[in-house]
Amino acid sequence: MKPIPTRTVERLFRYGQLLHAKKEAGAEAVFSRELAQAVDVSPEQVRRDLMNFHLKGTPQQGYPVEQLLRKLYEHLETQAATKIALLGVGNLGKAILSYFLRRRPNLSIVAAFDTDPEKAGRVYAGSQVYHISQLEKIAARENITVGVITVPAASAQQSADLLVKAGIRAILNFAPTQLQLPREIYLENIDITLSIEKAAYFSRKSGTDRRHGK
Amino acid sequence: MKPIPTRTVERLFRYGQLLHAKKEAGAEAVFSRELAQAVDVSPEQVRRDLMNFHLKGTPQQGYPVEQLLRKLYEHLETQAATKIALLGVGNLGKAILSYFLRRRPNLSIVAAFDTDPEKAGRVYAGSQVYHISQLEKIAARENITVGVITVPAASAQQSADLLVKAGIRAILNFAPTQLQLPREIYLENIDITLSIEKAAYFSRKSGTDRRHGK
DNA sequence: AGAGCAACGTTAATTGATTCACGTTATTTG
DNA sequence: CAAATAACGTGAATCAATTAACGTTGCTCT
Repeated sequence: MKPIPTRTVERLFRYGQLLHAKKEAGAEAVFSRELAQAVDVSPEQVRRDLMNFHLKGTPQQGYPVEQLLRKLYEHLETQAATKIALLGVGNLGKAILSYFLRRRPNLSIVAAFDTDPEKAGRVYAGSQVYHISQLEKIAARENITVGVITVPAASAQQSADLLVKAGIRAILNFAPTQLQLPREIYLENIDITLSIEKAAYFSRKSGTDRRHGK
Repeated sequence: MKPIPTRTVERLFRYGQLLHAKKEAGAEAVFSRELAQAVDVSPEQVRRDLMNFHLKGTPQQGYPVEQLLRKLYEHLETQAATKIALLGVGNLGKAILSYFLRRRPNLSIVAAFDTDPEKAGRVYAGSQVYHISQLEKIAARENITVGVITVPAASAQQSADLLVKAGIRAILNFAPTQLQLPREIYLENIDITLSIEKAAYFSRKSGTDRRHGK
């Protein structure tokens, strides 16, 4: 299988959203133009993306929703259940726990961790909260592969190190710090403050129609 | 003044973070290599970025921290206070209100809005909560230029329309929807679920060392 | 059945961002 | 004070991603 560029993967997931909606609505076919609009790219871009894993559409009808969706999920391996750990049960951590609860059937935050012994033992938004010292044990037991960091910037690197030691393969980091990680770990950063700063910056600039965001 | 690419602007903000820390620590000069490491790019990239607004460094010393920081802030207009409105006082909205409280001196969320009349009139994390019907009036009065959307996907477009009507210039959207907006409004998307999905996807792929995230 | 068309698949061209490579410059050292 | 050096500034090359262009295909309509 050929490696698909990161940007493309992102769009594929987004196509999936629309496809799902279309399927629910009973539509049998979808045009590149529709997918394009939903993700704010050109139709050519969509067709090119779908080319990546050879799925033929036809003129007049476009692509068969059912089939496309199946192939998409197959490639994105959305079937495989992924277990996630969240580190840092503060305001943001809690929000993500409740926000994310049952949002995707195959992704679940199975455990949350904090340094505060007060928080350990409790259950928040369906997730058991453990003391951070339990991370390695529980990650191994539950086969957790993804970690979410919502701790303060000062302890983010330390949290990341713990996650790596616990054998996770990917990290989603909300702390405003550049984490140093082994090359084989996938890192995705979400820096909310940075995003607000960018928005503020461009709000002052004249009509630049740039569209961004993970 | 020449327009600076979005990607570059993002890095400039991040250089700012390190520079601020360096200044606090009393350092007078900084090398491109240091900035590069802090943001995980090459030193050449850093020098090229700084080229954009002609600030000369010297070999041996690198760039003068104080001066660079001043010029950076000047360009990024970090001085200008920006007022922000947040729509949707749910879990995520509340988390952002408290998370963001006094994080940046010149950016402040001056008002929060919700459709729930129960929430109106209360104060959350230093922000007054109003009913959504007050948006246009208050946005005008307070000169709010940036909107943050933390409402459910179903009402995100509606919220965006209201923000546009209220005269804001930039939107930070947390809802998993592609908003349709006039070209002159800057849009930045943060889709947490999508990011987790990406992390899950790449956690299954072999050692791709990609670094991403706004 | 043939003409028209609307959307697909793909190659080619373009654009933009990043990296390379190298000449330049200001110290530091023998 | 000349030589070495370490980092800067920048043109050129590379690389990746997007857009343009166009031949192909399979309906639809007369």
